[in-house]
Amino acid sequence: MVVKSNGLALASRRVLSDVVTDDLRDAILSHDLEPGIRIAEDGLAIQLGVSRGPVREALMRLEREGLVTIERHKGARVASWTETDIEEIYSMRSAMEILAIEWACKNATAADLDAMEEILTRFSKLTDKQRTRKKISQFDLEFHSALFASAHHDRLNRTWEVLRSQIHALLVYTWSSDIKINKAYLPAWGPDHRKIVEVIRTKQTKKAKTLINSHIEGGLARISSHFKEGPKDISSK
Amino acid sequence: MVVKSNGLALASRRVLSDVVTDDLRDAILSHDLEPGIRIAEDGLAIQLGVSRGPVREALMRLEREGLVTIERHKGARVASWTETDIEEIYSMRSAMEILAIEWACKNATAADLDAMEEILTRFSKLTDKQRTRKKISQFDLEFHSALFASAHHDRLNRTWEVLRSQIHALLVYTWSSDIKINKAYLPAWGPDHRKIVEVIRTKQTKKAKTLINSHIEGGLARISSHFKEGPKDISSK
DNA sequence: ATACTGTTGTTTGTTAACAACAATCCTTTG
DNA sequence: CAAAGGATTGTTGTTAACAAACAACAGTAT
Repeated sequence: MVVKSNGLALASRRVLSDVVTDDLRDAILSHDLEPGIRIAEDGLAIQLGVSRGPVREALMRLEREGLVTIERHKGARVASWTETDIEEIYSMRSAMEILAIEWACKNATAADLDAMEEILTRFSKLTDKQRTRKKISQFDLEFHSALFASAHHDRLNRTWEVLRSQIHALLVYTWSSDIKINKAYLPAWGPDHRKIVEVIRTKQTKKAKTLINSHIEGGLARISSHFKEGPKDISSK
Repeated sequence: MVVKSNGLALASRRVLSDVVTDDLRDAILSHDLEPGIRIAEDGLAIQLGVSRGPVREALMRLEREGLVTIERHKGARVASWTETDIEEIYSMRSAMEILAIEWACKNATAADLDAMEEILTRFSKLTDKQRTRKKISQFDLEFHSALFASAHHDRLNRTWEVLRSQIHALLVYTWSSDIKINKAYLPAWGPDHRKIVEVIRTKQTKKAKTLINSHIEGGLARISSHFKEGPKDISSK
């Protein structure tokens, strides 16, 4: 099959395996493909109208992101989540964010700080109705991505990309369970993050580290409480 | 080309892309392929007597390990190292090892502790002549791998695998420069690591964290001093 | 009924050929 | 002579067909 520009021209040289990767990631994160479900290379290839090559590559990349698991000669499955995964992911996240804010205090440029502020500004303009769980999570991930970017630490950012996908997947999972969100958390979102920008700007490294640590701990507590009331493992087999 | 069992039967189901990955990794870590050098898929494929598929897969895996860099439509190069890379790698390592020892204090089994001890015992039996820089580094990586394993934290271990490869590559690079090793470090290797096992056994988490931190800092200082006297970047283009 | 074995079907692993892209060199033109 | 442009060459991206591994099942012997 020839690459067809479906409607809009592809701006950058996006290669087929990129498209498949993004499509598949979206499908997983939007919960179109449920955790535990089997993904056959050929099936997906036919469905997307491409050959198995790019699909194979996409699956490998998503395995690295932790969104799918691959077993030799047995194929790929959408990753499923247990409480252990939450502990692992959040302990990694905590360590990574501390490192990130440390480097951000040293390396953040004015543009980096502006980028973070801009996200907060956009959030502040949302009406209460617009502040859905999903929306908040999106802003949250976006903000923290900006934080990691401001650290200017390539390897750290690559690790964050992986974590980000997994955290996203976890959040999607908690959305699907209809436990009501902790209302006390909503109004604090803006101020909490604004404080973080502030300590980075003033380069209070020590304070920054403790601040981000408790920030992440709070996130863990929230997601963890949601999770414990749901099933332990969403994969059937 | 058909898979030929070269001499001995392959114990586990090793697939062709695994073989290529390992071969290529060895070639890079043994400095057969120098940093910055170009790797063409076809060339390597012909050289190894396989098709481009497995080679492509191997390159992708090694990119994730940080041993090669891939640019779209431009192919792969063996990664080259600068002082920035050292800072990045060691700051990551520090954060990861602290997390590892924290989890090890909680999760290490008797078998885990034995495994670490066993490595130290093997090292103690080496004669002074055998304690080359290369040998010491191998033992060091092995010990720290055992430490990470004892944390029983899958994601942490996957991150360590990546770091391990990169540290290995860095060490190889410092070996190739003929700066003489810090003699004071040699006799301390055994006792230093034994202390680490001890704090894990006695679950002194707090003490363990500070201990491992200074341990890694020491490693950074050593490698860093070696590096600064050599060229900043080993890649020519 | 149960354990074993051969068979069949499905899926992944591998290959070789084709298409698209990037870099280089050479030609053409100002 | 320099710069723009176009063919050329080498490399990566993609495809489709083939080979090998696994899983499920049926049939047979005990």
